[in-house]
Amino acid sequence: MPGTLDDVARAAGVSRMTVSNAYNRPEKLAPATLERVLQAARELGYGGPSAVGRSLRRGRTGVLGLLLNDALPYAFTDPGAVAFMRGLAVEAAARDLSLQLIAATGPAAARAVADAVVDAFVALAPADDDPALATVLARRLPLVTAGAPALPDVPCVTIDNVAAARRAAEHLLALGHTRLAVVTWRLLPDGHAGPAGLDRQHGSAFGVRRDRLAGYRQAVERAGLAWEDVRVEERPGNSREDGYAAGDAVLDALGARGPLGVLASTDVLALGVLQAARERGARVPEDVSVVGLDDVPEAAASTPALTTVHQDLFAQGRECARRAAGALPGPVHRHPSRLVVRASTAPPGGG
Amino acid sequence: MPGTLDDVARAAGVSRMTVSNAYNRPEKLAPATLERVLQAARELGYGGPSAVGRSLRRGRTGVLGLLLNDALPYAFTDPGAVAFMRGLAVEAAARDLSLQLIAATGPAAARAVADAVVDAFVALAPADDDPALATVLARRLPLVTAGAPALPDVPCVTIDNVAAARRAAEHLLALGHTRLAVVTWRLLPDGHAGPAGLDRQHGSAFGVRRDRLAGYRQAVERAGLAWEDVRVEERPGNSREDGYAAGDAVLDALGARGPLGVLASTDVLALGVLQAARERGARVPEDVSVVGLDDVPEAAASTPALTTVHQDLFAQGRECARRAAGALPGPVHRHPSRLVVRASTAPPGGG
DNA sequence: ATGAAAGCGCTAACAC
DNA sequence: GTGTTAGCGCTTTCAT
Repeated sequence: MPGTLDDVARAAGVSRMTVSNAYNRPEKLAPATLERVLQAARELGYGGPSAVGRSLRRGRTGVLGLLLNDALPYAFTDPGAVAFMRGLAVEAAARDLSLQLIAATGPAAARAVADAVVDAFVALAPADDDPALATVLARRLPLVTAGAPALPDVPCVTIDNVAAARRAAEHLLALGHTRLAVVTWRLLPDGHAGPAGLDRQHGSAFGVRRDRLAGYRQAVERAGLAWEDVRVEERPGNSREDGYAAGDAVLDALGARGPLGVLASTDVLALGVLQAARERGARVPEDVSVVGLDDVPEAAASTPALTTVHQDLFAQGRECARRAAGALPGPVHRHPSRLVVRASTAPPGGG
Repeated sequence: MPGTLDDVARAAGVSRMTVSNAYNRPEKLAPATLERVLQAARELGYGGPSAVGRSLRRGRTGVLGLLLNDALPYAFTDPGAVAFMRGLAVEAAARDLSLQLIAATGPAAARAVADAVVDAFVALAPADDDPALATVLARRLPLVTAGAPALPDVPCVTIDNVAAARRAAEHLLALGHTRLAVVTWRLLPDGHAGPAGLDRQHGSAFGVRRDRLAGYRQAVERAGLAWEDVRVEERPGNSREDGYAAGDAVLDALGARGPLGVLASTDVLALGVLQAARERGARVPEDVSVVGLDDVPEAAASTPALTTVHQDLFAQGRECARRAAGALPGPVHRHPSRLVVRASTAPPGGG
């Protein structure tokens, strides 16, 4: 411990305030005094005013907090999350803020959120009932959510996930697909991997995923098909591996009986499905058509290139940071999304 | 502002300590008291103990700080940095730490570093003379650097960049290349784009890049060639675009006169060079051989797949976090690196 | 140009 | 179980 302002003050024979000023407003000090103070600090090994003391006194921290709905490393695995954080980073940098990543899930989350020394929070795709949000609100800190409106009266930046998913499904239906399967990421936090019934679909607290399922369902039912006939394959994570496993399961169950259309609720899962299809020798898009959602950079570069619904997560990150840092209220802002047809979809059988 | 412990204490007719305990050790309170306190808090809209007050009192923050040597958004652009941060995140999560990203460059950097409320710092590829490091040391906080030993007695996790670069160059030389060019990222912070002379090469404060140039040079001279004949093309950033522009410049100057070997000091730059070559119709590897350094995930997926020198930035991130969080001293730890031959290199002319 | 007073909000240690 | 004491390290305001 390098000591305190008082220690330096004593050693330099000045008041604590003078030492404080030496660091904060050196030009206000007589050059001789300044030098004496700095000299004393050097001799004591004093490292400058404590950051926490300063924050306490000033009432601000210069930090923007990002609440992650997953383990910390996941944020760096998901290209969508990376794009979003890059957007946050741009606006944080413009305001000289640092960016703090906080796991808002797991046993230590409550403490981490309660103890986070930040000026404002952005929550990325929180669950509806995420207790971290209540904590943030109780702390009276600005909060913006991204992905889905979790709480009334909390500003939210997102797309219309229902419409985006509907658009994906409509694309497959318009191509003539009637045999469909859905691949989705964790609906309930119980690690389930396998088909998800209506109970899970409706019971999910994850707004984004629930909305996407709802969108798929709308399109399916409007086309006169039965939602119950659509297998909804759930995996606990959003990784290529999860997508691969889900694709395998779906193709095991349905692939042999003719062309299949797969609705993957994220591009990352879709990329895994593509790989599963490829490795078992199914032709994409002739035997298996796959449509993703998000349009992450990898989607355009995959083989075949992934048909998907585009959203701009970078722009959403920027807006979240701007609104959180400015404590700008305002309602849900839905960014646009649009279908991007590439090579992973075609009429059933390639016809 | 939601008020303080004292406000709640007054309202509940108890002492401040009791309110504190209601939040920190509820089991130690008589249920009736607890309820009365919580009720008072609710009525006052008290949001729980202040995070800053707590940090001040406790003397710890639960945060690991990452010092970035660039603007904040860059960290999310560079796949190497992302892998490194993922490693940090794994170990941070294991210790219930949050991860704070701090721009240690630019006008506001000094304040940001001095005011960062963290328990320890990791600095990613800092410049030798980075003033942020001195600040950290003055604050007596644990510090680990990654990428290059910047300061004596500061633990450092890295690879032997000289050896790694030498290996890349030796590969090209062994294939028979005698016409070589180097593409490197910012050597001096002046935005220069173009050929870099020996002055810039030696004057660079960026250890990683200087070491890599030194490694290339060693191999070249050991092969009996003159380093002066090797064009060193510098770009201010480490992006595909920078690599593209550098590749273009190099090919403009040297490409027409026969097969060329390009030493790109990062994979990201190499990927840009590959694209530049492709777009001007040069055949890779026949007309232009390209070798990168880092082995980011994209390197294996490019067309043609990139020959490069592998290092495990994820593992280095983990070790940095472990050592910073544990305040583990110890000297420079050099992780291994190894040449990975893929399809972007061949003997000159493809022979 | 320098200093004194007055907290910012909290908790460890120890009484009661 | 609950309260008292004694700070954690700093800066704003106002005086001198």
